[in-house]
Amino acid sequence: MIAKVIVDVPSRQTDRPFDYLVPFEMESWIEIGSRVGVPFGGRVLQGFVVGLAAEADIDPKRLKPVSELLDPMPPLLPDLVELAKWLSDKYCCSWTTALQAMIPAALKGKAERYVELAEEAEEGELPSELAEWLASQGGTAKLEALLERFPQHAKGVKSGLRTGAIIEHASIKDRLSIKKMLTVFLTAEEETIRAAAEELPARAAKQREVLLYMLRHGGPLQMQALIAATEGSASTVRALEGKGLLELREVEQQRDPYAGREFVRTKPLPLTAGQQAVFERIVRSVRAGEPDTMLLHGVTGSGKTEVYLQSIQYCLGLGKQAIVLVPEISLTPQMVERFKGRFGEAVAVMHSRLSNGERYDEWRKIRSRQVQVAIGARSAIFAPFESIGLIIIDEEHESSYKQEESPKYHARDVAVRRARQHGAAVVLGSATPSIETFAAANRPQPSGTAGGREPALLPMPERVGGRPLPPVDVIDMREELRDGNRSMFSRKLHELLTDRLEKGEQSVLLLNRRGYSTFVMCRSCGYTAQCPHCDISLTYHQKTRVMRCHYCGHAEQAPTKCPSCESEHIRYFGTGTQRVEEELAKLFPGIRVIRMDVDTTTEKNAHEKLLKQFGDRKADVLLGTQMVAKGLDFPYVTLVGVIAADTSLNLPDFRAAERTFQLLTQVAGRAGRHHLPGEVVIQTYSPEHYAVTTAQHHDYAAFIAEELRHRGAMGYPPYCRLILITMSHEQLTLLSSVGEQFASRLRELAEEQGILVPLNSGLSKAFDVLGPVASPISRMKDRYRFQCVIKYRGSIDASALIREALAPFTDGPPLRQVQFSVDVDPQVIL
DNA sequence: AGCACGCCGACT
DNA sequence: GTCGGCGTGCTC
Repeated sequence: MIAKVIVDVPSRQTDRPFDYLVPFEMESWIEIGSRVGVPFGGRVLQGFVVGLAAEADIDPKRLKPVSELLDPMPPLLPDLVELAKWLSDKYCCSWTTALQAMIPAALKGKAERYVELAEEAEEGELPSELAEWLASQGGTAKLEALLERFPQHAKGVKSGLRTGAIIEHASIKDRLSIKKMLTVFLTAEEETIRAAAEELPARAAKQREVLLYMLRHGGPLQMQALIAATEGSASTVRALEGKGLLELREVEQQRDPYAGREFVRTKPLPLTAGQQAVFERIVRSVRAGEPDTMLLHGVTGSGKTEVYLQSIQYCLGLGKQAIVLVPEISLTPQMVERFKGRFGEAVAVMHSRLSNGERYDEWRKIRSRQVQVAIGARSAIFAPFESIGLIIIDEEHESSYKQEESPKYHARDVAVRRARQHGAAVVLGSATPSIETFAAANRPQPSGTAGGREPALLPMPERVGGRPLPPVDVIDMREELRDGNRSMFSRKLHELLTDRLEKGEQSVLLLNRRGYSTFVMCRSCGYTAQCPHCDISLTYHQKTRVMRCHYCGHAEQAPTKCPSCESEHIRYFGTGTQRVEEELAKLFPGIRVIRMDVDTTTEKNAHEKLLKQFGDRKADVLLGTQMVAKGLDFPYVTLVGVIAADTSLNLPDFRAAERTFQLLTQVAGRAGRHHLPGEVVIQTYSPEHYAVTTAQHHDYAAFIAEELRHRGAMGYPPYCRLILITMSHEQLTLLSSVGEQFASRLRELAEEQGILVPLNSGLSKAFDVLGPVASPISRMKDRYRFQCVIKYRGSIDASALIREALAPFTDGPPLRQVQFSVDVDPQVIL
């Protein structure tokens, strides 16, 4: 039997299956999706089996055998192997990069190389100290350790390996630890133990207590727990072990990040008429078992989550599994609680705050069929379920569904593709759907195709309980300034905050973080501290007084006088939220503020703790960045204030207006969700901007109409699709010439296919190459950066075209090679 | 990606 | 004469 293996070398030249002989004893274990160790170019590498065949494609004499099978159960299923191929094609990455993205980091194995002195090695063939050391290590040692100990003998070792005086063994080792716990077992039947307990001498009261406790408990118990419960000590237990009454063993544990947490079990709530209609539509689709995509457009507070929960319940009833994607930022304890509360032990939760080990354990629960529901951020779309019935993507418009590293996939698009494999339903939920999704849902369905490929639109325009959306006040901050108010709080917001403080109600304040970055500037000459390796300002960290570069990590002490003009008028701008917090304290003495931003949420579970405090009404104000806008649901929040709506509006990005509208609408939805009515204040310098006015009136349709006009006029999605290609090199001149060559080759290829047509031509197919031009961040890590933007429309396999155009540039000499990075459907192009 | 092999400059 | 620089090519 032959295994086709993708080896873990992410380069164009090795991005194809290699054939290996499957040793007889592995034949019944190896499957498509198995992880193996294989010899490749003189070393052992990790690889994935992507195919099995009776015969090899090459001369059988050249075949090498698979050297080891790494897991008892293949970590990937055939559908995921196929999905990985699709990912690599669509997003222009290597197959192995796509495969690696699907498994927990703990399974990214690396070869460990061991060396051993050959028996037939002749005296003096190796330096004697080397041979002696090896012998002292028991004849075998890690190659790494050997070279570290004797760097001067590197060459001798190499020649020893060649002549056979030293033999090498290599094996893939995972970066994982399966946690083990010392566990106590009873060695005999209850009566025997009870009798033994009675016979213990009177002085051994503690030992008797331990035995009786074990009997009462009725099963194996962790050492720690036993000691804690009986207030005994390890020696008590050890003594009983010595008497043969107890046995101690290391037992594999699955770390449960939610261990010890009680989740109140909930029952399905009665649905409103609107919820019911949507629920029935989803259920119909799940039952049909045909791929189907739906856009659930529900205003904030319309009860989308309850619809998700009941749809999942139905899906589980059919014996199928469900995946729920949630943006990282709103994978809040509240959300987890609702799922754990409804489905209990059937849920695996995967978010970035888990350790590698914890994530691996959650993943194993899925793989071993212990759970039927996976809830998690982006990468949970790869949950290794075997029969998926329903995939839910909550807050569908969130940009965190796009991965910024290779493979630069969008979880929404992967979900649709995976649903096709499983005959599953996809529900995209949002109060503010992305313009692409909304446009697709409103496109006329092609006739003849049952249901069509475009998402069906399911509206939920009413809030649960008929509660109105909160009134939104837009405050023109220019007017405030004209009237002499130089504070960052308008008079209105000040007044309402005072009112809430008096009533003991709570407020949420949002600071649009972008544009409020923390930097160092000289007020005399305008100097700002720049990174010496990147074309970007350094950010200032108040705690350590260090300036750091976000992109390359370069750090330096903040200067006390201007390095350029020697003036002492150098100013440090702290984080926006810190400044707001200070001003709040000044204006409202005694106010209790919880600040939530990157600084206060780095600690594990900090997020959770802060929200719990706020939920327990230990604070009057929750102040934060983006992360306070999403998914929070606190009954006493009756005021939401946006400090400055426009910081994200003025960014030179084609999605700036959409982002702003979404943020304003989402945060406004945090107010008045329960019995107390809410109120929203938006402060802005551009009150007439359509993103602000439409958000003010909760008018999604009006926003979309206006935004579509702009997108059409400027030639942006949804009227075309984009691909961003970034090129980088140390030498500017080389980069610029290679950039031009690449762009012309791409144009030539498009020309050959007859699709090199500008967007505004009105033809159904168009393909336009813009650039190359300098990237917005024109230098990073000492490399200059250029970019091309591809705009295209119609049924064009643009990825294939780009891969073909790229080939001559990535196959060249490794040195002085320009690096290319392809981003299909980029979120930001600036 | 790495690790071979192979062809030209500064040393014993 | 050799050691070692790194360009080129291949890995089942």
